[in-house]
Amino acid sequence: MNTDLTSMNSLGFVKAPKDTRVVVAMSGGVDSSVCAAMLAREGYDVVGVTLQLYDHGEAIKNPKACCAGQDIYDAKRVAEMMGFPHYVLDYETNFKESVMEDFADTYLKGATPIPCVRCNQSVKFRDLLAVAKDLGADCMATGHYIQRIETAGGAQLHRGFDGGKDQSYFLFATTKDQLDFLRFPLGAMDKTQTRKLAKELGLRVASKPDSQDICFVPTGKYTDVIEKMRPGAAVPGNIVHQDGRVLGEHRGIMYYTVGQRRGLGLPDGSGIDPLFVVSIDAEANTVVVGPRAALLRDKVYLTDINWIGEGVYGANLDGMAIRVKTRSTKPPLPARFKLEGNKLIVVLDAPIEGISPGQACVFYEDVEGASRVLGGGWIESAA
RNA sequence: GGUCCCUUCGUCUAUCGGUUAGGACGCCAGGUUUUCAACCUGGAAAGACGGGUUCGAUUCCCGUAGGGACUA
Repeated sequence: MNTDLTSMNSLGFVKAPKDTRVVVAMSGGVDSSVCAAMLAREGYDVVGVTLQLYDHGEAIKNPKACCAGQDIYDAKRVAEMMGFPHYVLDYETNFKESVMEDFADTYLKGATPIPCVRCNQSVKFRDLLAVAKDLGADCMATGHYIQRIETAGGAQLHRGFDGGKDQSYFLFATTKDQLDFLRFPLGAMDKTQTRKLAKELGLRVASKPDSQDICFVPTGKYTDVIEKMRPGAAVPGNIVHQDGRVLGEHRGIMYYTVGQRRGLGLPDGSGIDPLFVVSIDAEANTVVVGPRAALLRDKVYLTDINWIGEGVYGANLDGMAIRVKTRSTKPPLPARFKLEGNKLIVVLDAPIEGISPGQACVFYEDVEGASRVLGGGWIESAA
């Protein structure tokens, strides 16, 4: 790579866009479509790739899903219109093994998975990225709202400019090598700009709804998918109050997540206060509930911590101030790293509710706005 | 056996002659969200039964049923 910034193109290469091949991961949604179209308009050698991830039968009618049926067609249209090649890769088996199996197993362990992160980590940033390299691409672009900032010390990952659409939470597991090869052209835009641009470019997907919900769940109930993958896995058990009282029966621990309020179906009188899932004991097949206050935790135990970009980390993490997100939709909160034995844990300045095993704890730099993503880990437990 | 008290949405209850019978928990729907949750908004949902009194009864009186307290 060259350090002559003045001659770099918008993707950071010192050559003309037409000589820069970029593979764009296209889901069929507005974001990735705009991403591909704008790069094509800039003159890049764009290659669109759409992954077919799961059942493409009529079962998928959800307009908010992605990566199947109509979406593949939508992506292809964008490619045709903008005049760049587009390929559809059958990744169903791959997706099932890398994402869906983990999804089911995690729930059966009493934790709450994040399939989107698993998908990014494996299918998109490992496998598709390898394909992009095979295609001779200089980089791979996605429509994520996240910013990659090149510095003297290497690439850094920063939250999306549009705080409301920021997707950094789902990308905490991105490795350094992956980040080197990735580009996020929408990271500096906000959603309204994207939609406006989609209109300008004449894309039919301009007003397509944002994707949400789990893409491979056609019925709206993720438990249907798990029950299909793991027949007989939904074993009813007791709902126990943390004070020991057995309050009722649950439908199988896969139906619950720590911090959950609805769906317990416990009319049980006396309480004016709602009950929440405080913990899930897979061994005992028990869901433990308690009042809201029982959800407060400030110590987060993690596994598989991933660091992004060059680290100041290493020796002096103990006591280092950071900000963390334990849910994608919550703002980063002040916390500190702490060494407990030789295990690195996160201690929040103030306890919060509903830290759930299986979810991610993402680290951000401790500055106003908490822009830079330092990394993150999977939540193992909270105390 | 006697005396006294209680009975309202699925649940816990508010309203002590005139109310769209209110709230909470639960449930449902919508919003939000590339996870699951949380959260926000809205919705359905009740006066044990039968007689009275009254212009009017959930509210007062009587009886029936069910529950509770005390008492030979």
